[in-house]
Amino acid sequence: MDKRELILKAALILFNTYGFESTPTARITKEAGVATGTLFNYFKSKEELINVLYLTCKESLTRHLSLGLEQETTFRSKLKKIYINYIGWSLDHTDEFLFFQQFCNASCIGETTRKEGLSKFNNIIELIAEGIEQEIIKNVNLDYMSNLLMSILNANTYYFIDNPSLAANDAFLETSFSFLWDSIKK
Amino acid sequence: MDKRELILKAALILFNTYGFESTPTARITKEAGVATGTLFNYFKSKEELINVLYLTCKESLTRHLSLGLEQETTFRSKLKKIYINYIGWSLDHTDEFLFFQQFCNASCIGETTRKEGLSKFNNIIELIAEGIEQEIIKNVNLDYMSNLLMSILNANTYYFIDNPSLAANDAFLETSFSFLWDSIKK
DNA sequence: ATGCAAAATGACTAAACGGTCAATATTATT
DNA sequence: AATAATATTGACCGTTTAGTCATTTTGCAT
Repeated sequence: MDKRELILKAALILFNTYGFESTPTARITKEAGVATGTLFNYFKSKEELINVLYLTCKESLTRHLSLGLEQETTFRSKLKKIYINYIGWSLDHTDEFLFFQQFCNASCIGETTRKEGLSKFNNIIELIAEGIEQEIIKNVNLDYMSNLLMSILNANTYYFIDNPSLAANDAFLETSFSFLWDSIKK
Repeated sequence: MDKRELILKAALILFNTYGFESTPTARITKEAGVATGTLFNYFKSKEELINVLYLTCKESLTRHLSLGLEQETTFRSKLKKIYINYIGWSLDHTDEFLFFQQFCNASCIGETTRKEGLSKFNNIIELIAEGIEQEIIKNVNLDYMSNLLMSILNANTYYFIDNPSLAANDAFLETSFSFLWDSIKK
């Protein structure tokens, strides 16, 4: 297997478990089964490594979020599709989801990386803006609405990760979505 | 001023800004204006320092949450009182609130400390349980409901911290509370 | 087989860290 | 004023860290 991939995979799990500063590069390379120097052949520094990891995760997530979105017709069904996609991706990529939660606001992630990551959510922000304009959801500041949505979404996702069997339960999926929808609908 | 207090105060801000691992004890003592050894006279280790900080913050918060709660009669008004108290405390103790958000799940906080901290929320959890029993709010798992509530509460609090002038606006306070209430009410 | 470029290695280094402790300063007691 | 008790200090130490680089191994073209 590609040694770069092995390093990224080991780093993902170790960063999740011990945090960025408490994970020595020597530990990462040991876990990946490569020499200490190899990490620095592929990444300029430990910081570059975690930034690459961050963007890789975010790309994987955003790619999945829009899947099948064009088939939905109403605002609610579009939002629910994104909701289902988000939870589905998180269950399939638990380590990536948890990494993301832990490091999305960490100072080891550079400002450039963070901005690049945020831009990938633009189409979803636009959808929310439409919902406000069409008076389907409450009329508040777009930033406020986005952050609130993400908070509820993440809270629900954590619950599905702790109880993965529930994800196959359409009734509970709808119930959990109702917490989000009832909160924002007009 | 008490040197112990100076150390706690400096640590709070530095941990917020740079994180636990990226804040050398030497930096804390320098900022506090005391010698490096002084920190270890008051705290056995850097870890004990952050655990004390955690419990201090949590105590201050929970003391304020129940203020005036006995005067409220309905479930909704009780919850709103807690809501207002939480946001009020967070605005008055922004550093403590942010510290809390960053470190409530961090591994540097010991299991004992975390459990001690959680127990302080017991009366609020009980209130939520009553709301479920009395069929005022949706009937779901108590843990799920608690986590969801905290998520919405924190999302709203962040917004008030970014826009402190809104906290004096009763209409917006009610609007923001409606995001929480509409989400959970039956 | 041979030569060669690219990839991988791990012993090594300079810097930074948490924590110690003997010495010093401050405060309280008589 | 003398003494004892307590609080404070910062030079110092052993350990750990990210990152380097001369050397070795690998894979491929001829």
